[in-house]
Amino acid sequence: MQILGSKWTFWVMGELATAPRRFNELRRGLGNISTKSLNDVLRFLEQAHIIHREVFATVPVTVEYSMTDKGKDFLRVYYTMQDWGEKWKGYDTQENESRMPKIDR
Amino acid sequence: MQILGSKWTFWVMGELATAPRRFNELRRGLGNISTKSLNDVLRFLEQAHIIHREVFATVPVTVEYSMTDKGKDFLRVYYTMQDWGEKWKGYDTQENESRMPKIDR
DNA sequence: CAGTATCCGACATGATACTG
DNA sequence: CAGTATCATGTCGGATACTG
Repeated sequence: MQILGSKWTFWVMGELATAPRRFNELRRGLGNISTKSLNDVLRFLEQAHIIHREVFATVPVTVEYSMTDKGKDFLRVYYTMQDWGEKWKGYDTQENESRMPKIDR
Repeated sequence: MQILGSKWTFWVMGELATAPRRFNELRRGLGNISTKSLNDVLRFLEQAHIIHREVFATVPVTVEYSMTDKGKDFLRVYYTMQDWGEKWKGYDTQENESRMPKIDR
């Protein structure tokens, strides 16, 4: 719950699911996350050993984030959530609303 | 993400996973959730058609919360998360810490 | 490029009191 | 029993500016 408690973690995982990414790559991939928020998420995931941070001594310096084994295994959760979302997408519509059990309030 | 965004949703789902429960049953089962928070969660899950609310005209009135089909299917997510948690429990310990990849900061 | 440092406001959660 | 209504507070996240 701590992991999914923050707003961006899920999508960061999504970004890293397929390939390692660098800081600004992640930022671009995520739309409009602030550097602060991205940093917070990355630090958290790193300290939880879900992602791995590797620094390359280029100029300017390059940093790559990738999944650890624990992180890769977490993708089970990610994909299950994604699948559930797809499956029930569009279910809560006006038409379906009428077929829903009436709730007596 | 909205579903798991709130602090208690996950455990409310856990309570309802096995059987329907009444308001105060949930409260007791969850430890120390405030009536407000519990209410908020229940309203949200209901409006998302994940749980069903049923009122029984007893005295005093009784209200039962139960999983909808959508909610039951969400338990896939719940159990996957739970399984992941179990699997990696105790991994981030002092002993393992030393076997972790060194992170150059 | 990959961050750090502040500041600030919105919102989530908790505590408390009250009701049909 | 099953809530509703308020009020207080902490924190999360965004905006902005700056750095090696």
